[in-house]
Amino acid sequence: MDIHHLKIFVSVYKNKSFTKASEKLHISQPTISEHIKNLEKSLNCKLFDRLGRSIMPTAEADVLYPKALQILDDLDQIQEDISAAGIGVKGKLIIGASTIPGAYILPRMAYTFKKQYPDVAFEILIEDSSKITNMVLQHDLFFGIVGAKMTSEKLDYEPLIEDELVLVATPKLLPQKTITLDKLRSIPFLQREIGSGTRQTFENFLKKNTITTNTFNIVATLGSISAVKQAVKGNLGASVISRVAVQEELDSSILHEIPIINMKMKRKFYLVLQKKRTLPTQYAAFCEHMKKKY
Amino acid sequence: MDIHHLKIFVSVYKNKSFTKASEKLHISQPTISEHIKNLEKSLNCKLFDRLGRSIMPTAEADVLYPKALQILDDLDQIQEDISAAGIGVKGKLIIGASTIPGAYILPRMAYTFKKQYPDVAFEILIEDSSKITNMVLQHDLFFGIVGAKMTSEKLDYEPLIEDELVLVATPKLLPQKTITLDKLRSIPFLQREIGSGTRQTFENFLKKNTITTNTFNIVATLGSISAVKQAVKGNLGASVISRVAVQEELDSSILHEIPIINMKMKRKFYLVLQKKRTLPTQYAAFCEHMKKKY
DNA sequence: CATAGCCAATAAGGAAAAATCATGGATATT
DNA sequence: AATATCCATGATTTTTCCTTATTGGCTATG
Repeated sequence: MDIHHLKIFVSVYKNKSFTKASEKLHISQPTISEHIKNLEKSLNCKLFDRLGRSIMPTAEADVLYPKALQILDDLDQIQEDISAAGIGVKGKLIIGASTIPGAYILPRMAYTFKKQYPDVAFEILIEDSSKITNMVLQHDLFFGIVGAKMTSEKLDYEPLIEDELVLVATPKLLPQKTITLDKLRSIPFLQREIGSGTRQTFENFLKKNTITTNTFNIVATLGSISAVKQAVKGNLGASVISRVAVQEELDSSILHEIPIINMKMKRKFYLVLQKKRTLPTQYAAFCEHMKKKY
Repeated sequence: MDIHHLKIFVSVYKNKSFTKASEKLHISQPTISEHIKNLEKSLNCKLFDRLGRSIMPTAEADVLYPKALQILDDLDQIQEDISAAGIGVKGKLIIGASTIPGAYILPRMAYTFKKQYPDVAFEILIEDSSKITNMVLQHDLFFGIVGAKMTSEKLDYEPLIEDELVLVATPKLLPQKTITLDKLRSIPFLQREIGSGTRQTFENFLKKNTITTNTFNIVATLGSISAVKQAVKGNLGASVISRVAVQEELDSSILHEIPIINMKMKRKFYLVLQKKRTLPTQYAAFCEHMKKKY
């Protein structure tokens, strides 16, 4: 049994005539005969009594008719639903991000995006860059926002945000306007745990100057950005933190930024997604939103 | 869009592979490719991201999948419903009949039939034979039970019941065991109105003996069988009535039958139906029931 | 990093199905 | 009766569907 058969049956039933049905459907009358015959065979019943000049639907046809109509309607509905599926920007957005973007960048972007498209719901998953990237590779995420690039032919990386690691401290602890890398080593210093992206980035910058944190005056190793911030505010020491993470404190002068002479620790956050993967509408829209904003 | 396309889509979606789907469906892989391509074109969207070695359904495919399953289920359901439609003997039976069969024969048959098939409901329509026959011709009825044949190529007549017009009276009015047609004319006689089947049949029999009711001793003309019966019981006169209509009175000896010498007024009632019309199950079953009983 | 293996896309040819045209039988209409 | 209408049938053409063979992209393995 086929859609075509049902369409023809419905038309014959409506028009009570093979010929009229054939005209409405723009096919020849023998075709109608053939199809009805096949439909009758496949359903193993007679659908119309051929009375010579006229036809009469049988009891089976009366049963079939409403059901056939229903199926045809459902099919049309599918076409519409599929077309409509792409139109509205709505639904859930599950986004992976590493610590900094997940805590300080994505929430702002999500907020402005949701103002424009209220029918979206965000779910932000914070993991380290490599986990996020693997989830994208395994199709567990449509995209992620990460600070480290992995080399993979499957992935597309698009630079999203410029970030910078900055040395911060209370004005009390470090009243000076600038500092040299050398002098910094004598200052009480707070660092993140091993494996933290921020720490890794910082150590990479130090390596370029053939220095390690081993020569620093480490007063504490802390497990989160906010722990470090609290400690810095509490005057325990200075630290190197993403500017976006301390923007508020810098603006309100609770902390201040002390440029390290001859050292710029810029880094980028990237949007990572699979090259060949088609993004659902809301994801594509959010991508555009992010690229436009930054 | 076609059922076949949906079946293929569902299989690809389930197996997450064109090749596996092709094996399950016993068709070649390029055919799958082709059909999915066509489905994508007709729905104007991408359904699967081809990622090289694997494929991923897109958001549109996720929308389509449950709907496609639903439609396929519905189609199977149709097949079953149609097959099942013919099985049970149930539903409404609208049957046309002329006066005598409608009042004295059909009710008994309907009663015994309903004992066998409790899920049927009868609707008995009493009209004169020509009206019933026309309704059958116009497909307003599947069949009727009539006393008069019309010549039409479209119709099938099947003899159902032998009936006989009999002269009845109270023993008080007509104590004799037999009577001649000649003597009958002096007896007070009750007749039906013009147009009644019984009267017409009786007059046809008289015509064969070149007699009309004009020469009878008519004491009243009455509009229904029961009116005539009441009048005969009230001793107003004798009358000629279908035996089935007075069987009770004959059995209980309230009235008795006086054979008219050299006159047998047998007549038949016929089942009338359209030659080419397919009967719904309950009608076909009732037909068989009637033929078996008589 | 190169090769073998897997998967889908493409091309070309053949088989099956569907549509058409022409025709014939049946049935109303006049 | 003659005509027009309607469905069925048969022969023919067109379209669709399916297969084999091949290509090209990706991946896992040595």
